[in-house]
Amino acid sequence: MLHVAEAARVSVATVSALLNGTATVSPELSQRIEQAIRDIGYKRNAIARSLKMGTTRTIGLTVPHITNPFFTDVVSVIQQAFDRAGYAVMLCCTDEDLNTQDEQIRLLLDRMVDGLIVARVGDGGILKRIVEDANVPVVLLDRLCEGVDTDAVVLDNRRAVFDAVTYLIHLGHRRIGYITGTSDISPMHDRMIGYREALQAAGLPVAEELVRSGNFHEIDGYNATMQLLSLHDRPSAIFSANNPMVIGTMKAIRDIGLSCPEDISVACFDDFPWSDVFVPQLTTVAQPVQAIGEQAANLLLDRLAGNRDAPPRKLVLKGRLMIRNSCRPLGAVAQSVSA
Amino acid sequence: MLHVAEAARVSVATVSALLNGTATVSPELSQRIEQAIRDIGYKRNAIARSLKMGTTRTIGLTVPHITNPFFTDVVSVIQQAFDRAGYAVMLCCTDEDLNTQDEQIRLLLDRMVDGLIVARVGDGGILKRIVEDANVPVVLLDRLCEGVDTDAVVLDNRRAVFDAVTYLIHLGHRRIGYITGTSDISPMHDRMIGYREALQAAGLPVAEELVRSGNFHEIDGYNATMQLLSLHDRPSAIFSANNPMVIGTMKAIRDIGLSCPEDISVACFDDFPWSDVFVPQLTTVAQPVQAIGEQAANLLLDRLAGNRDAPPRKLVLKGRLMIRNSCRPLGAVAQSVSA
DNA sequence: AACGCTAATCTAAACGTTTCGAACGTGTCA
DNA sequence: TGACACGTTCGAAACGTTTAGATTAGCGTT
Repeated sequence: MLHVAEAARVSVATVSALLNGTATVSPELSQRIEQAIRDIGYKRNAIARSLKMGTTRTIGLTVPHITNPFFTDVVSVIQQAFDRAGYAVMLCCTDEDLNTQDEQIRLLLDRMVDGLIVARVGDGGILKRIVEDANVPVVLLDRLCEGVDTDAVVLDNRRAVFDAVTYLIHLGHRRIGYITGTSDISPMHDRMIGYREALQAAGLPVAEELVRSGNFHEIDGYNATMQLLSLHDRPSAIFSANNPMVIGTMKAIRDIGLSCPEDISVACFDDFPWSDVFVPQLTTVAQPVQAIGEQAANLLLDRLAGNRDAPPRKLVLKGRLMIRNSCRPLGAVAQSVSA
Repeated sequence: MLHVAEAARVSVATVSALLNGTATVSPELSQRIEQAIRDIGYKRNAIARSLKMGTTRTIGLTVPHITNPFFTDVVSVIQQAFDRAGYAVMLCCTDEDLNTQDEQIRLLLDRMVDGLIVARVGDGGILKRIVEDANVPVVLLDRLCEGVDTDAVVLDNRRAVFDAVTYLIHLGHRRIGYITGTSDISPMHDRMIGYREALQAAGLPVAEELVRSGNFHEIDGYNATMQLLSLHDRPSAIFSANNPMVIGTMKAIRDIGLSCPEDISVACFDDFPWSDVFVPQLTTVAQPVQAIGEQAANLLLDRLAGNRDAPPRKLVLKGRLMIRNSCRPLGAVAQSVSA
């Protein structure tokens, strides 16, 4: 900017004024300055600007795993939304590890991000203090956090699973296996409640041996399913509360020599592009990823626009059961081997 | 830092020296300073640091679509690698649009990223100048760029498709449909060459009506497949050079009332977590995503570590044909309806 | 006792912006 | 004619660091 100012024979203040439109500058000087900018190929240094202004027009986004298709989609939507608003987004993957998350949040804060969108992991960790300090606005994504009172957008997980399990019950299933991730995060907790409530509402017992939990990975789903299928009175249906884990479920079913839906019905959380392409077409609970991403972005953008004092807003969106053909009716005569 | 210095009754220079270990500071002062840091809850401002140092420990990463599973995986690997090295990564999605890409690169450069990893789009656009200016190191990912001479890691696309198509030919297929993305990016171009060469090597004609191109999206794959399947002499196999488009291919096959692999064989580029879970298990060309991501990260980290003058390095990795059961042998008696 | 050496600390100038208030010229009004 | 307001431009301080070079203190030598 100094060079531009010299070349245009004006002060840096004038260049700045022109660039930001913060003061009127005469057509004459404007032209000289613009010419100089072109000649020199000047680009304003956003770092210096950030230092002075105290704002970076950058936000931080952390998710557990970007390869989880739910997060892939949501990240994509959020990225687009902030891109439109002229913000950059720094992406971090916490790998479901609290220490990693804390470190990454610190890293983001060091870099003075203007805001944070967090699909948190473990208990809140450092998050709690950050929200309390209220220096940078935080919106919680997908997962609420006890003791962290801030904007959030989540799914009505309890209801979504309640509906899905009720659907299985209506098909005639009585023993429904349930595979969950570690229950220390709110969605897993709420989904489990939905499962229990659906069984109870139908007057069915909640058999603890039908509930297995794992650590969100394919292999965990595989192991959990193996256990369920080797039960002496094995379930006729399995609901997987987590998308990556259902891959393991399907592989276990195949490896054990069974097939879906003939021998066992399967449904899971989170829709994905392939879910209706192959056989069986998987029945899933689809989250409104577009809406979730946009709402999260909007909540944060609103805070960034200056609306700091409004009380925390919590948005609860509804899932949608995508009924396909991985669950078959039970009880009547066995269905034909249609596949 | 000023407050810390005051509280510890030392100068800011000493605080800085301690924090960076750039000079020895006595145990006495060290302790006072550390105490003050704890008391105040001081965090070093990375922006100010960046301004002074001219480095942000942040890199920019642009990909066309993060929802394309290939890019999802690669982004994930790259993110992890830079995280380990203490770098933050700013992620941008260019949506296969050159203007968007140029804008985002400008945005990243404004923010003084230390380096750039780009899965480029269109012709190089602004990229060319940036590489020539050589202020910030650039590594090309997945896609080379004419006239942009810089580090790159790509797949041997020609060979990968050559192998895949040759496999189809060995199965007895003679009319093999080919669906490609727009051919202005190197992988699409090279893959097409691989297709043609495989046909030629087998003494088969290259029938132009069997080649369809689209814009990388599911719907384009759907339309292309519809066209191929309505040919009077329709292909017995289809190879899709792009992953998202093969979803459209499978849906088109289903919608038209055919089934895979009984009526038509399908193979495609890029493996994904679901490819061997359902029926049919899709035969794919798997890219070594882990290696691609790591190599790209390493190339850039090496430049960032100061190795600026080495000539551009171009890494070419090999794909791997994952043979499953979406392609059936032809010519002999029709296979049983096994699915 | 004076000197030089070393180690520890400090002063002050950058880095590239923004912005406040002052300065300047010009035209208007009493 | 002088005072004043207005529109433009500028000087300089500030943002929070790093760092070169100056300063100081301590200590062994001669």
